[in-house]
Amino acid sequence: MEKPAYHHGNLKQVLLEEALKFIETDGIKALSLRKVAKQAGVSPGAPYHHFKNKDELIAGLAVRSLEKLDATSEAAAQGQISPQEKLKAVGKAYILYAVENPEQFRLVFSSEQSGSFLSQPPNEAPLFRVLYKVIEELEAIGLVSNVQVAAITAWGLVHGVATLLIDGPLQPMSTDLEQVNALVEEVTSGLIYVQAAPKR
Amino acid sequence: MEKPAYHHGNLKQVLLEEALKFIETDGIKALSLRKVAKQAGVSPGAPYHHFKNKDELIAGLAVRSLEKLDATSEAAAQGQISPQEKLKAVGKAYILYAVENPEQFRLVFSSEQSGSFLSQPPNEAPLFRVLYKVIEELEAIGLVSNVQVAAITAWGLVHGVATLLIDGPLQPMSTDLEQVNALVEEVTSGLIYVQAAPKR
DNA sequence: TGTACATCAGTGAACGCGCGTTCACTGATGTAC
DNA sequence: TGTACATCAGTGAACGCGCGTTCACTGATGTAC
Repeated sequence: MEKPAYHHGNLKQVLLEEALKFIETDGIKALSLRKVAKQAGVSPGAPYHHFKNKDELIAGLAVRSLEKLDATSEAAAQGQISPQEKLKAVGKAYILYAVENPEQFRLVFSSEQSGSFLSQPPNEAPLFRVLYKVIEELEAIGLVSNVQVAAITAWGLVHGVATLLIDGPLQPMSTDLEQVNALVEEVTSGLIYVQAAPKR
Repeated sequence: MEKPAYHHGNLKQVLLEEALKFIETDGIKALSLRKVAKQAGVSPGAPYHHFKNKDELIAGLAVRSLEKLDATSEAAAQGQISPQEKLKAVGKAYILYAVENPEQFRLVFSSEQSGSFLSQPPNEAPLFRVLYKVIEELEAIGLVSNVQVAAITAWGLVHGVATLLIDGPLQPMSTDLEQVNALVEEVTSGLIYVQAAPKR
């Protein structure tokens, strides 16, 4: 760490981690490649051996965050048996992830990136995939008629509450985890009824 | 417009309008005071007679956008008679505003700003106020038990769908207004059932 | 096991750029008498 | 109505800054024989 090490061996990972730290501390606007390089103990040119440019590093970060959020939701669903419980668990996991990692959550949905990730069919697209499967289970037991609409509605509710908590008027509440939990509990309890509705 | 006009008379408004145009074209990241000044036909120093700095101009823009969104929602509610119809109308107006003015919508909820605007009580806070009143009407006729939770749920759903449409995986759909309208129709139809749920 | 050499992943100086903001100035407008 | 003067709202040159990115370079690593 003292002398210039011409082969760091692990630099790409370190750069991604340091970049994430910056974003989480000061927001994405404050991110600069130079600062990241410096923090990693490396010269300003070094990152260019691992990323084409700044945007590519950010994109890498967004992908990682998306995967984490997706995995968290998936795990939450698998921890439950009935589809009703699964739905609730996914909703809770999603909102809590957002509250606990607001900058990562924003990153995932920052408009440069996100348009791409539902170009895939609904049972393959990250995030949507998890929810979609649960809603299909609800359909199978007659609690949902229109899977597409129900999935979008459920996702919308959960996503909206998450967003209001981190970027909106509910922000002040988001520092009080107990209060957040209570709210999330209430909202996700209602989730199942949203699905029951459009039986026309 | 040819000679230097030492008293423009209307510069503040013009600056705000030009700034908004830039944001709507290229996003907020591309906004610079110098470009705005140039577009307004004025020297780089001129804006400083009207705004303390760049952030203050942006804040001004956010306030204006918030007021427009608020007024739009309010008007939508007043166009209807039954609280059920009001709720649906507000939801539609909200989502459509977001789809039609995505950058303004983002501006309102950009995290620098928005924490502030629910420091006020719920029947005074912009946006929330409109929704809150409608939900109270629903409570009065027995369709809602917990006003607070119902209001947050309803807002969450509508806000989430709006966000998914402009920044998320539903983005591709947002260019097709007909499709958007169909979705909004479906989702806001479900809205009323969300409220009926938490009667415990 | 040793040597020649290609490739990889660093260095650090340098580039140009656009930005926010300041400042001394100036001309137009409004006000007091 | 005219004059003196304060204030207002522009100008445009200049400041320093941090940034993304490039480039010639260098030392370490991996590979072929």
